[in-house]
Amino acid sequence: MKYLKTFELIEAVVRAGSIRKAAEDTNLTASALNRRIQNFEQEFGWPIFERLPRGMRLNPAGELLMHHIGLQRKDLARVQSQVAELSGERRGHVSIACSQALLPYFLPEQIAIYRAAHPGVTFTVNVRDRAQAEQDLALYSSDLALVFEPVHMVEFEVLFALPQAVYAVFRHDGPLARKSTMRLRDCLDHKLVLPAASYGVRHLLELGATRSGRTLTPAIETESFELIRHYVMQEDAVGFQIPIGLSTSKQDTIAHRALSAKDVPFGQLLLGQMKGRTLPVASSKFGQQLVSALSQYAEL
Amino acid sequence: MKYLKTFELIEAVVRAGSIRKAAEDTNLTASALNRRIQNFEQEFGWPIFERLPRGMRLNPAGELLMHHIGLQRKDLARVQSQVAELSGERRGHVSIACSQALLPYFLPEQIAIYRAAHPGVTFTVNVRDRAQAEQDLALYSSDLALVFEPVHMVEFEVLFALPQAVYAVFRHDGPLARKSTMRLRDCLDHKLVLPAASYGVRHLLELGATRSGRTLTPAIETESFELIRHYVMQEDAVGFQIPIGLSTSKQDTIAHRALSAKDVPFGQLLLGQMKGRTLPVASSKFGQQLVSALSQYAEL
DNA sequence: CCAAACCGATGCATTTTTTGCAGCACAATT
DNA sequence: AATTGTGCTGCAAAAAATGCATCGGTTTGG
Repeated sequence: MKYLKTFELIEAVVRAGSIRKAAEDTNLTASALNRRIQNFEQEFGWPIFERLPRGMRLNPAGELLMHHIGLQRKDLARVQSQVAELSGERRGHVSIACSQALLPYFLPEQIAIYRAAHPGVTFTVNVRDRAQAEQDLALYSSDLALVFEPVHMVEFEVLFALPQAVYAVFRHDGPLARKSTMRLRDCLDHKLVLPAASYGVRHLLELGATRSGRTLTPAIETESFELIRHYVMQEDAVGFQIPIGLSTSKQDTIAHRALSAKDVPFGQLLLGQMKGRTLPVASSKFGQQLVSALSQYAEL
Repeated sequence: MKYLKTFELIEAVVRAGSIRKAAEDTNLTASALNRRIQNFEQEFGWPIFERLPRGMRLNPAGELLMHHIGLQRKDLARVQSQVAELSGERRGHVSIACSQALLPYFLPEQIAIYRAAHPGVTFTVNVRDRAQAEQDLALYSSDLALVFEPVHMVEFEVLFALPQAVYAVFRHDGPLARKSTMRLRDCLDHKLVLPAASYGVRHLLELGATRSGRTLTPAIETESFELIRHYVMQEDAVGFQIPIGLSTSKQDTIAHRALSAKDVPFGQLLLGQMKGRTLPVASSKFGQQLVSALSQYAEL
């Protein structure tokens, strides 16, 4: 709630005891924070802090104001809770068709976040390749689809698009791990573990290979992304995946690095729904949450 | 209260029934208002309006929100009232030394505004010329001084400075009224009604006259600005005054126009207090109100 | 059945506001 | 006496709000 930001800053100053310390906590500069406090006092009509040689302390007017802020926040939360109840956000069912890449990390986390706030909502997660996912939407057997590089795109309304490079996946102690930049040709010298032809990652790789006049001869071809990720630990092989399906932990024994955009073009991870359809409340709200999470992801 | 602005806009839309109509009421464009509503709904998490072909209507979530807004405003008013009570803004006494020019319009209005909010506060208005006013501050017999072109300025802490041109004052049906621009030499052809030498306006006029090699020979010299304003109706004479002491009503039989800055320099109307002194609460608050009123005046 | 009127929404250039940076004066501590 | 920490402020850069022109859609009036 942006209009409550000033109140949060005031509380931060109260907690920290000085503007400069509060500025660090709130990721602002002391001058910006100082001016917000001053502007607020100006609007409010009275200083709410005592300026001491060692920092700031609430004066009696400030104490009264803090109490008001508490009440206000509490009442706002009550209103939002009532609205959520009223609108059905907290009941109902979400069905989503998604690519395998979302299964290990992204989707479980997002579902957990939603269900923590709304325990009454149930989920169906359908694992589909890019063609099947769109069919699911058309048949109304899924409300949302989160897929990499869909094919048809008719009747598919894009809610959010996240560009994703193709990443090479390999042993953290293998020869590839020592290279600083990752070119496609470096990978082709190794055993290849590739997804089947129906998957977007494979399609992008084929594009890249053709462009440089090479052909892809996989040692293993599979429909399971999980197999790809884990097989590379067995022999000195290289697999491929998009980053949203990869662990960000540095401790992992599986390493990964983006392929140069010069070799393999970026693909798009698309969140979408059936064009023109009004989704059930729970699905719509979960969709909004995904948009928010994905756009945060995009900024990294 | 700026952070409540969005709520006011929402209420305007509720009242007007459509964004375009509300935009006119609130001096905004429809697009800006539309976006504020949309942004708020985004933050709030839910639409609060139904979009109808003929405009906007609150939905149930919006009704709940409006109720919350009402409560919040009421509680804020309560807090501000408590603070005002606590700090003594509503009791006590204000003493102010001021130039005659403030007597007819500006000061009566400002005092009335303050007393409407705080009936318990009493006022002493001391009419002083610019030298006497500063002496009043030094002797602590006035808390504030509002004077034109003070002389000494030591121990005088300026709270606000408002530049004021010297205006010529004359019959609305006299010969001067027909001139489009007002030069000092035009006035000198007429009978002059001048303030005594101790006043700032007279000082600025003498400066201007000397600069153009003329001398001022008043038909009437007086300490009363009221006499000056009214005498010009008796014969075809011209008086001088600063605009804050003149009626803005077009109906008046007394006309006035600014002297060209090329002839007579601008003077400064200064609001000030004794340097370093902490004023009684009521005087300090009234001073803030004057600063606000004067700066509004300055924008015209 | 079409044209006009009115609605909310949106892309883009502009204006206004907010923020960060560097530095000030002042007080307390070392 | 030197150092540290405080709030505050001028100025330039970054971010947000606003205005303008315009779109697509629905109702109203002829």
